Amino acid sequence: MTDFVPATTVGEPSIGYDPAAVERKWQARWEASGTNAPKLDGAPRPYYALMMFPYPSAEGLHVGNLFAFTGCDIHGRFQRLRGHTVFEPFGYDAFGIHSENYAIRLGIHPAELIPRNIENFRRQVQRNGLMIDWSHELATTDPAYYKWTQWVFLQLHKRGLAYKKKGAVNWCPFDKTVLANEQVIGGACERCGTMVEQRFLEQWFFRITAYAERLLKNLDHLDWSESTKTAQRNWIGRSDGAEILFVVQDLMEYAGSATASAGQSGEVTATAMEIRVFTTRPDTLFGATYLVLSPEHPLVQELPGDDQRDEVEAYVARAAKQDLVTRKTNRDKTGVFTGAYATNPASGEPIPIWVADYVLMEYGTGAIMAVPGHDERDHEFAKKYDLPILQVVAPTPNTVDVREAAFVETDNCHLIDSGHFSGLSVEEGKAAIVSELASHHAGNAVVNYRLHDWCISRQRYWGPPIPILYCDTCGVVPVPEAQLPVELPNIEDFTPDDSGVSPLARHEEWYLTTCPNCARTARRETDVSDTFLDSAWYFLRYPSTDRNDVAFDASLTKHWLPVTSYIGGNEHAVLHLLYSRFITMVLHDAGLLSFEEPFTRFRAHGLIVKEGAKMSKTKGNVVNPDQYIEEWGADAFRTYLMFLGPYEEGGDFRDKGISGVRRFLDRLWLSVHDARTDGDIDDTVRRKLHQTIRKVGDDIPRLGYNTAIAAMMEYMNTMRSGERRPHVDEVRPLVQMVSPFAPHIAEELWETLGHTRSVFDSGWPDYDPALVVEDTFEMPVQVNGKRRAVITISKQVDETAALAAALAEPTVAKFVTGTPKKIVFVPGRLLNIVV
RNA sequence: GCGAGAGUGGCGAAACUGGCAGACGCACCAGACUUAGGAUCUGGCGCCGAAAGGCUUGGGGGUUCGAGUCCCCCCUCUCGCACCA
Repeated sequence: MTDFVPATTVGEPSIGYDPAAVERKWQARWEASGTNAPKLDGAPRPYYALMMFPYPSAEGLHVGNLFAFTGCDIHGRFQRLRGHTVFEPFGYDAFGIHSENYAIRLGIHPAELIPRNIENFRRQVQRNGLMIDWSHELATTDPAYYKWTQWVFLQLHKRGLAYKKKGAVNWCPFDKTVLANEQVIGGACERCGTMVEQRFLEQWFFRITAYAERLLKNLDHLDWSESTKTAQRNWIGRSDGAEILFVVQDLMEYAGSATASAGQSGEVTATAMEIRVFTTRPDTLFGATYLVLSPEHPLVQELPGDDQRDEVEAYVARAAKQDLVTRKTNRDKTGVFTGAYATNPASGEPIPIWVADYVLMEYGTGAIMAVPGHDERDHEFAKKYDLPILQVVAPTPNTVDVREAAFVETDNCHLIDSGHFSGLSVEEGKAAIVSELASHHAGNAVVNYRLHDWCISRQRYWGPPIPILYCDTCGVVPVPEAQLPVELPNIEDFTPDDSGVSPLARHEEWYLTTCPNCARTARRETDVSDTFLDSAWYFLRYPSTDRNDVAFDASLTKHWLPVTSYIGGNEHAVLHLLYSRFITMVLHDAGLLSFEEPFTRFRAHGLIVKEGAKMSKTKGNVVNPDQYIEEWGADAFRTYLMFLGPYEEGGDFRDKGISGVRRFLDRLWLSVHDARTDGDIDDTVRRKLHQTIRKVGDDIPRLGYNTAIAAMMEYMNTMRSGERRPHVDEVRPLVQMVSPFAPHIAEELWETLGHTRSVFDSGWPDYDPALVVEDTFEMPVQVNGKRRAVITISKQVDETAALAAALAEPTVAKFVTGTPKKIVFVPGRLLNIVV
C-alpha cells in the first residue's frame, strides 16, 4: 500500500489519488467485463497490435520488457480510441537452452520451473495494466502449441525445404555438450573455461537460402524501421561475382590417388581435376598468383604429394580441433602448400595451391583465387609465405606500390598487365573477363549470399522433438500429422552428456517406436528444434488458440493477419524477423496463407539503461518494476518509462525522474475533482487544448511518446497557471489523451466525470484546425543574423509593415546604421535585416 | 576492419521542409501557504559579464542573410557483423 496522502490547495478537499486502489479496481473490472478480449470473428476494423513475446526468466520481468510492452500497449490503446478493434495478445517463448541451463544450475526440472516463471510474469504484466486479451495466451512449451511447431517442420519437410547434413558445432569436452556460438568466450566454454573443439554432427537444416533473393527484395516494400531493414540486407549479404574454374596441373603425378577415388583405370587426365573458386573481382584474374582451399575442401585429401601429405594432414587436423569462434576471430594467417599447381586461365601461368583456414568452406565454393595485390587478406598471407604479388589494377596516375599494401580501390581505376583487357575500367574488365571465360566454359557470373541454411537441430532436451522417425526398412519417415504432438517426455536426467546427442537418446523407452509405414521398429529423432522455430510462427497462432484441430483458422487468419503493428527489440532484427518471414513465405507457397510477409509494420524500440550504465545483476543496478509500481503506481511507472527518452532510442532510467510524471498525474486527479462546471472555457486554454490534441494525436502513431507527454504537461501548466481552476470541458479531453499512457487513472477520472462506459470506448477527441493556428506570433527580429528583439505581430503581416514595426524598436534601430543591404523576411517566421 | 546509430545546460531530453537553441521533466535557488514538510503553489534557472553585450549544440573547415539541422575532414561513444573472397 502506498503511504501517499495527496494534499489540496483549493478549497474543497478532494479524495486523494491512491494508485493502488484505483489500479486494483480497474484491473478487476476489465477482467470481469472482458473489455480487453474482443470477439475476433468478423470484428470491425481489426488491428493486430503485436509485441514480441518474452522468454520468462526466473528473475521475473525486466524493465526492458515492460518498456517494450508498454510502448506497444500505448499504440494499441490509441488505435482502439481511434475506433479499431484491437487484438493485443501475450505469450511466452519458454523453450530453449537459456531456460535449460538455468534449470540445470538450480537443479530444478524445467517442466517445473517454467510454469512458475510464467505465473510470475503474468502477474507482473497484469499489474502493469496492459490491454492484453488473456483468453488467447500461449506458451511455446505447451504440447497444444508445439504440436503445431512440429507440424510447421513437416510442412517444410514435405516441400523439400528440410534436409539433413553434417554441420560443424562447438563442443565442450568437459561439459560434454554442444554450445551455441554465444556460449563460447575467447575459444573457451563460458561455464567451465575448457577450450572448445569443433565436431561434425548430422543436423537438420531449413533451406532458407532458397528464399534469399525474395527475402531481400521484399524488404524494399516493407514499412519497417530502416535500421532493421539494413541489418537484414547485410545479413542476407548478396554479392555479385563469378565462379572461375582452375585446372590442376601435372595430374599424372597424382594419378594414384585420383584413380583410387575414381575407382578405376586409365583415363585420369580426361577428367582433369578442377577447382572452382568464387570471386567478386574477376577483373583481377591476371593478378591471381595462388589458390587457397579451405581445410574442409574435399580436394584437400587428393592434392598433396608424398612430400606434403603429412604436413597438410596435420594442418587440417589442427584446424578441425579449433572451435568455430576462435577460428573466425583469430586473424593470424596460417596455411600450408599442397605441392600442387593449377593454371591461371588468363595468364596460363602455373600457380601454387595452398590450404589455409582463412578460407571458409561454408561460403562460396570453399576455395579462392588469391590476388594479393588487391586483397588485404591475400596480401597478408602472401607476405608471410613469400608468394608473388602482382598489380593488375591502377589509378591514373599509377602511384601505387602493391608490395607495400593491397590496392583495393576500384573507382576511376583501370586494368594493367592484363593482356588485351588492359586499359578497361574495373567494371568493364569484370564483364569482359567473365564473358570470355564463359565462352570457354571456364567461368560464369554467379550471385552468392552470405546467408546460410538455418540449422535447427539442438542436441538438447528442452525443446520440441523433431518429428522424424528412422526406420531400417523405410529410411527417414516423417511422423504422420495425425500422430502429433511428439511429446517431450518428462525425464529426470535432462543434462547433456558426452555422446554428442540429445539426452533423449538415452531413453530407449521413448525413442523406440513403430514405423507408420511398415510397422517395424523405428527410432525417433532425438534432437529437438531451435527456439527460433517456436517464435517464427507464434503470431499465426494467437487468434486461433482455441482451435486444436488446426494450427491456425483460415478465416480468422485472413481477417486478422498480417500483423498490423509489430514492436520489438532490435536484437531480433535479423534472426527472429528473418525466420518469421521465411516461414510465412513457405506457408504462403504451400497455399496455407494469402500473404507472404507477416508484419506489415515493424518498429524497433530502444534500450533502457540505468544512470547511464547498462543494467546488470553484477552491477546491482537492475530496476525491479514491482518495487516502483508499489511506490508510485503502475500508471506513473508506465508514463515515466515512456517519458524518459524517445521510444525508438531508449532512455536513461533515473530514480528521481519518476516524481515528475507522478506529480503530473496528481495534478490531473486534482484538476478533475476541482473542475468547475460553470462559465466558459478560456480562449487561450481552448487554443492550447486544440494544439495539444493535434500534437498528441500526431506523436503517438509515430511513437513520439516522450514529446506527447511533454505536450500534455505543457497543457496542464497552461490550464492551471496562476492557480487557475480549470473548467470541466478543458479537463475531459485531457483524460482521454492520457488514457493510453495511464489507463487506470483515466478510467477512474472518466467515471468521476460522469461517464458510465470505458474511456477506451469514448473515441479520440477532435481538434478544430481553425483553433490550432495562432493569429499573432512572436516574431524574432535579427540584424545580421543576430536576434535583437522579439515583437508580437500578426501572422499575416507583410514585409513593409514588419520592417516598420521592427525599426520602431530601439534595440533594433540601434544596430541598423545606414540603409539595410538586404531584408530577409520569412512570413510568419522571422525578419532579418542585413546591414 | 565493415555496417547502423548517437555526441546539445548540473542531469534526462526538445527543436517541422535550414529560421528565437534548450520545450517538458529532474536537480538547484528564491518566495508564498504552513506547527511542520522529502506536500502544494508562484517565480527564477545554458555559460561569461555589474550592465551593455559577448559566447554556446564533440573538434576543425565550408555553403548561406541565417546551420544543432546541409557538405568535407577529424575525434569519442553505443549497438550489430566479423577472414563472406
